[in-house]
Amino acid sequence: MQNQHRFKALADPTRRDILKLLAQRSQSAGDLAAHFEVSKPSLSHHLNALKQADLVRAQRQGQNIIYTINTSVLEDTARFVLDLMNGDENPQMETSHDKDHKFDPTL
Amino acid sequence: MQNQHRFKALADPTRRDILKLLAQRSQSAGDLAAHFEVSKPSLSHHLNALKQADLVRAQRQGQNIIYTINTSVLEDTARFVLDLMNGDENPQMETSHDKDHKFDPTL
DNA sequence: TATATAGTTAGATAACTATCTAAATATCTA
DNA sequence: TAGATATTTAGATAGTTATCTAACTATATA
Repeated sequence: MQNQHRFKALADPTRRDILKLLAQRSQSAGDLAAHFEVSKPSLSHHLNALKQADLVRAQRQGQNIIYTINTSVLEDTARFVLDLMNGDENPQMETSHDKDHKFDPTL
Repeated sequence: MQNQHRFKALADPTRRDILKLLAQRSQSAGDLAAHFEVSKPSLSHHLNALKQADLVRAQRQGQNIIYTINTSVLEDTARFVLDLMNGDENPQMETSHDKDHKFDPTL
């Protein structure tokens, strides 16, 4: 379930660019918006996708909402990709909670 | 452009399961199909997505088409995720070919 | 308290994706 | 070459996602 959100979040170029910016420094939605041509609601939608995937954390600071990258989830994601590659029987993140698809029980 | 395909390919649970199976051993579309409840055309569609992302390679062997996982692309993908995390200015895979979205030139 | 600023939520729409059945292509074997 | 098997392609449909404008909520400040 988490994988689902994480990879989907990463599967969008705008969201990857947001992560790049946040990796340089935590900043507000407005600061981020200045770098993109999409509307603020669209950006908010992207930030929400990243938040759902737990790839970023949000924290209000006065009028602003400051977004911060969550590196540990990115680490987990990279690890998961490597585990996939190594044919590990039970990659960490593909838990029994991930019931949103039908698959072979031996996986 | 490649990122686009790679993350989108990974953003589907069936496709991730296909990769897990192929990590254990290369096998035909039919062998893979036995593990899933979706129709063969659907599976073919998923295999094509993986192929486009260069995450798998296909090779006909008589009547069968044998699919093989491409571990180097998975390595690159994991590396890209880590580079994102480290705020590297120019992660390998986000090349100038990736023109499918509008973004800040400083990225 | 009224106004301005920052950001999100709602609702509509266009584009994309997963899925299916049916039909086509490729290969093998009798 | 005819029939069987493996897989893909075509075409239709349902569900999901990205985007926009308009409206709403929250905070700050005069």
